[in-house]
Amino acid sequence: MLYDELAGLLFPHIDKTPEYYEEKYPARALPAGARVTRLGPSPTGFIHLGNLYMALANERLAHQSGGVFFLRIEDTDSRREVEGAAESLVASLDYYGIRFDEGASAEGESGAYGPYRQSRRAEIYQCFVKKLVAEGKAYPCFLTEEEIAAIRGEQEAKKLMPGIYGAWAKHRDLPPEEVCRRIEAGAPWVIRFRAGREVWLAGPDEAAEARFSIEDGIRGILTLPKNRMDVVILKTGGLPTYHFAHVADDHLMRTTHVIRGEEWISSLPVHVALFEAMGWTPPAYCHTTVLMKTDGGLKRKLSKRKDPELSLEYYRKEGYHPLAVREYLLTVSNSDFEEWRLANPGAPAWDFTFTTDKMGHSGILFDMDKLRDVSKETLLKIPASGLADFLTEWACHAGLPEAAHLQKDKAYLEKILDIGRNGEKPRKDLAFGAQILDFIRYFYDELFQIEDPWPENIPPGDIPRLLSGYLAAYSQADDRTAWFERIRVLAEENGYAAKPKDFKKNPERYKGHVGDVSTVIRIALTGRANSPDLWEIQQILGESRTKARLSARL
RNA sequence: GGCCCUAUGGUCAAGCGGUUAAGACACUGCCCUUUCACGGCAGUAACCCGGGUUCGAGUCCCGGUAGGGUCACCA
Repeated sequence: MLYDELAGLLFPHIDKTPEYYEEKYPARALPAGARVTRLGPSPTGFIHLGNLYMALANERLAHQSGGVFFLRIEDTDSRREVEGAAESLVASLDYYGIRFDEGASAEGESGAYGPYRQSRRAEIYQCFVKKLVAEGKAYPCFLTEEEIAAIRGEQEAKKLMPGIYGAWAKHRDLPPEEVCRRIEAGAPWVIRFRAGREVWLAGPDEAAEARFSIEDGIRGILTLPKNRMDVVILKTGGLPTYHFAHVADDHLMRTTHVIRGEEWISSLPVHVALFEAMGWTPPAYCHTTVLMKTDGGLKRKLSKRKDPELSLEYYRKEGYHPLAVREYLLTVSNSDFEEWRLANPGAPAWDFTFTTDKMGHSGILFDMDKLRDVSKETLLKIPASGLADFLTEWACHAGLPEAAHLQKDKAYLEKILDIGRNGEKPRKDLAFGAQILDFIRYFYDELFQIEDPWPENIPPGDIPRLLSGYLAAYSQADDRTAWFERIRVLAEENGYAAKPKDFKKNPERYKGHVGDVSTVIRIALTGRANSPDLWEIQQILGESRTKARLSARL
């Protein structure tokens, strides 16, 4: 039986030719140097920082070169599919400012290179697999799960490389009539790639020769063994495995750069062999490092199952600003970003030119401290109005009871968030939603409460005395200097040093110093021993609220 | 186990044959200061190990070791 007869028997319904698709999806008309990248998630519904990291790299490369960034849903395994996963992915990435130019979306899809869901591309894959079969480069295999398990068992016993290859590929050269008989009897089959004979015939000694090199955009030259495996390219249901889908799709969608996790390096030989068999040129590959975390002192790949706290949703829940997360990811993914940022403090992050060769090669440990720091810097550049909107939106999204208070008066919130942020040395204490909310809660009567104890060195009887003295002298119209002068006077009248230095010189002459007096007022006003500038706080609280809080402690 | 990737302070990292081995975060101390934060100054802390090549190796080569990845009709 001829190979093309077999192809016809296997795929009787395929009427299109490879040429048809080549014409349907022509080379893209793009400026020179433009890169076409893509994100190819499987819709499992779980999105973590690593996905964002990858998405960001792809997006930057495409958009900064005037290219195209598209979304392709890799849903060839229906068992793993989660309802609505694609939509939530698009929404999550959008939240972080990552937009696709074409491909799958919540509304369906857009673009001339679709469909962008692999489950809807079955005919396309089959057309090209049919061609491979007709050329003798692929063949139907009827091995059952049990038979494959038995083969593996035998290989393990003999300490041989496991897998279907060479003589272990029992159906690779099945007699034609047998193939025919099984197909007509309705036996389930898959299509396997026929790895080059010269490769699998090579014994262990020649194996060293069977290597090839390929340049990786991140890691430089990679030297890998040539593919020897008869990998499955088309599964029983007629859908392709990742390997074949990747090759067919990235060729037909005219992808120029494939940026993906390093876990794909080991299947690169298969992909290269497949491209070769199809007569296509492979894209430029860039294999990124995986994001790790420490676990019991060991580095470990971020895992979907074990690390729900590292899902993107976690950062949103904690209230990290999307720009902060983006900034953080940029600092860990491109080694010269931080330097650039120092030189261009005010520039938007997307002015930075991202390059694959500056991406790290080794596992990156997620660093919460660094995120927090980057976040503080980032938030400082956001005007109070934007910060107020962000905080309110976040509180609403998180379903926090405090949201109502924040919403009530935006101007008030803005003033609160702007405390100490202007001037030469602005405060940098705002890091993320949950922390900010805690930081400012005392501004709201409903949330205000005394949290810290009164200073130990102050006689309890002095507290009402100091507060009533302060209340009596209080004037909302005072400027900062006049205001503090009153506190100095109040301190002296009550036996406290007006200046800390005086107290340090002669501690026996005073009960304490002006700082202790301030602390008493601060606690009465904010409930805490630590806070930003009290005068500013009072200006924001307003006279009546300020006085009410003081009176409440008398 | 085979194959592959990786290896500089606690973390992220510069480095490309000759450097007092950058910088950022974290940490410590001091200064500023009514508290906190900010800021300033100072400081602790690193080239995985062993062989080569070389006048000279963090840098090149080989061999270990360690960590990671991968060996599916999952992606």
